[in-house]
Amino acid sequence: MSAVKISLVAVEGVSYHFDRLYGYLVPTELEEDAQPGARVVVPFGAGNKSSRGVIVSVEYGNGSSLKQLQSVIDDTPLITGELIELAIWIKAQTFCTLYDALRLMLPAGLGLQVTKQYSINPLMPPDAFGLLTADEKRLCELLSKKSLTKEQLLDRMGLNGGSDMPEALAQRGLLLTEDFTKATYNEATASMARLNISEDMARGLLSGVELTKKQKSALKTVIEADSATVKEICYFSGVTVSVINALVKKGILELAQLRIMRNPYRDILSAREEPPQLSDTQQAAYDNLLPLYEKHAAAAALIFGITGSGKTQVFMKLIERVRVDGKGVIVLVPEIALTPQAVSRFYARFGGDIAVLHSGLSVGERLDEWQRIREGAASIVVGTRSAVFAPVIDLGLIIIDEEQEHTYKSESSPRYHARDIARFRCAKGGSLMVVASATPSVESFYAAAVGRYSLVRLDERYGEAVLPQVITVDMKQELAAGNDGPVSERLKTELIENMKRGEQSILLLNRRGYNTFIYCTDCGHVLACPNCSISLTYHSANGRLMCHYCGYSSAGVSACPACGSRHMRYSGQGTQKAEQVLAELLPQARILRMDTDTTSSKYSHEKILKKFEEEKYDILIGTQMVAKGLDFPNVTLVGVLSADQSLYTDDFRASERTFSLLTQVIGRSGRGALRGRAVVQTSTPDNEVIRFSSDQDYDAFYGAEIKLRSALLYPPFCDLCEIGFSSAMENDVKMLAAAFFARLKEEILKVKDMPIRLMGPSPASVYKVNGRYRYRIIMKCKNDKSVRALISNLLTEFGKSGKFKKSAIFADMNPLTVI
DNA sequence: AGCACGCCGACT
DNA sequence: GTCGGCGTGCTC
Repeated sequence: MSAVKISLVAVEGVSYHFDRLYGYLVPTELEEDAQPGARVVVPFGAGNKSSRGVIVSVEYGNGSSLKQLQSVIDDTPLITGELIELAIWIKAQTFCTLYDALRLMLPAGLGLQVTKQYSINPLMPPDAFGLLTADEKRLCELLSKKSLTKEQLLDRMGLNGGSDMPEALAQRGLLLTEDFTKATYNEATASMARLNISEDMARGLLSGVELTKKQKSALKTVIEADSATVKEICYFSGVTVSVINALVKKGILELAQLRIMRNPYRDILSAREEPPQLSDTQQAAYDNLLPLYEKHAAAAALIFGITGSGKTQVFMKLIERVRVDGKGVIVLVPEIALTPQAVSRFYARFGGDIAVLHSGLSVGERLDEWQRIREGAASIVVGTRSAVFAPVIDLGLIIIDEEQEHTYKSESSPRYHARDIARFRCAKGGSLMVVASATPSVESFYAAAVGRYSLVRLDERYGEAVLPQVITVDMKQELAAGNDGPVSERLKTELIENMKRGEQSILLLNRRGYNTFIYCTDCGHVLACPNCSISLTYHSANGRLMCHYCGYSSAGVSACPACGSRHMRYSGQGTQKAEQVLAELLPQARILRMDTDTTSSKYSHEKILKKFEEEKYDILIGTQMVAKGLDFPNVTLVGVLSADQSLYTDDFRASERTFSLLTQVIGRSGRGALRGRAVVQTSTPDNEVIRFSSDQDYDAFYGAEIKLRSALLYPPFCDLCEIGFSSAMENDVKMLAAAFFARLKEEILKVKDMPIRLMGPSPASVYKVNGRYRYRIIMKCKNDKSVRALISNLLTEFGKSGKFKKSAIFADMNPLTVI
């Protein structure tokens, strides 16, 4: 018997514990297209459900017991061999399914939907029709003209989605089913809601009895807003989408899809910029990087460049050099919205050779960019985390800017870090990885210190700018002096001073909302989210209490829900409250607030910054987004309202994060010709992290931190693996975590000399989120093959055992934040 | 996550 | 005898 072609396929939708390659026979008519990297549709499982998959490899052999490929979607494979290899590595590293890893290599939104269509079975026995009910006869009549999907059928029959009549008839052999694959258009749009009736009629409904309380509340918001996105309406009226859907069904509202995406950087295409002359320091940095690139072997470098040192110019010169060889480049930035200036500069320098990849593009645009990269029409990719998978031809260089940013680590499966992916691709391709930051992650700086990365320092500010003068204010003394507000006397004085001079100020308060803590002064009851173990935050913009974890909201209360007392105390200050206090303190100041509540629609972020840049405002107050990457020469004062809050958490990275945030925001001050000041408010002025960031002294910070990490055994001196458990049943998750822990311990003891320390199992720092209870185990280990195999085997074991079917387990190697 | 297979009770 | 309950195990 001759050998037949067999494709080995990674199938979508399989759980981790039975994820492997499945072999499928390739029918002769598909033989040409069935190549590794092509997407396919295969029958899977006992029900032969049509499932998507990707061919990982092909072989020839005896495939008599195999099922057949249903169809091949791409006539040229979408995923190259290099990226297939990467996907296999990601599965091993992050404990995801192979298909989930492969999906990273495809542009988002390149979807495909498999739908079932029903048609009349022409071989239906002639007497069968007479036995049907009236409804069933009507259904067959509908199908006599053309085949329909279940949804279309039930809709035309006026039945609800729960009916299984089509399936039942198919089972009895009266109907045939056929699977259809069609491309999906999950075009990224914002759903806008507007009135479908006259405003007068709508107002009438508000006082009538036809609508429920929630529907009235949502309708009122729409009337007032004229038109708003569904998301905004939900925020302001405190309802969920279902209420809006109900109003749509009643014909009161209508929804319109508004395409919000565009590429705002294209406009700059015409304004090409000539490369500026590098400063001596920049040139020296370039001279250090060049030989690393030119040896065309895997290499890694850390550019440690203080804010304002002009790293970007060094990148661009290096990119120019790489292009001479006809090689490709990937530049990663933490968040496109935060770096519009940098992206514009890349466009200005390299024009149409740039492709931009980020979530703000429409599906069509993203596909176009992806196609241009694959064909080699664009050889320089600028993008966020997922751009590290771009199908760049002959990759020569990957740059990761602000490499310490947490956005480079995926928080959902596959839980990869872009830096690890970059390192893998560079190692395989013999290319150079450059990570850069003013406040590098401790891991990267350590890698440079021990020589795994080449260290390139850029520690001179470009131009004349000098470091700001930092004033630390002790908020304990401030309180003792009778000031319990968010703004100290000193900061107030400085703000007034700045306004007099016509200069601008930025204030950082890393907490959204108005009051962050509401409790009863009689019984001590704290208002908490019913779904999460998190206290509710009062938002003045909509007068509601909101949960920042799950989006739950309820109306503000004046009486305690526990004891009925009317002595509720609203305390804890967020950005909304600080904005109001400032307005009272400095009535003549023009204040702008920026946080996720004011930037919920795309690009409003840019609009806010533009407004501020044009100097229509004196003070910009906001959460950490005011600290990142922006360059306003007229800002000469930065205020940190509470430097402590990110410092005292139980995360071992708290110091690192705080140092980075404080250093960045302080660095916003005095970027132009004017000398800057920074006021840092803290109740622990002696804390060394606050001192180091006030001095903008990374080396001192690193020196102290690396000693701690070594003494307490934390990364980079070990790897940390978090194993998380969640379930809606509190008891289940407790048992599961304990059982897993016991098995883990047992397995570790079996192996000689496995250096592992286990911590836990313990409740997650936020115990309940979205109605699910969470536990965790932390392993200090070495991320090697045997440890990964151990974890993988246990995940499989517990997945199979069915005992904890309603609970979920995940493993996260080196998480940036521990749950 | 589905879906079939299989082993036990209630009912025709 | 047979229908259907859901525990168990498999998915090319």
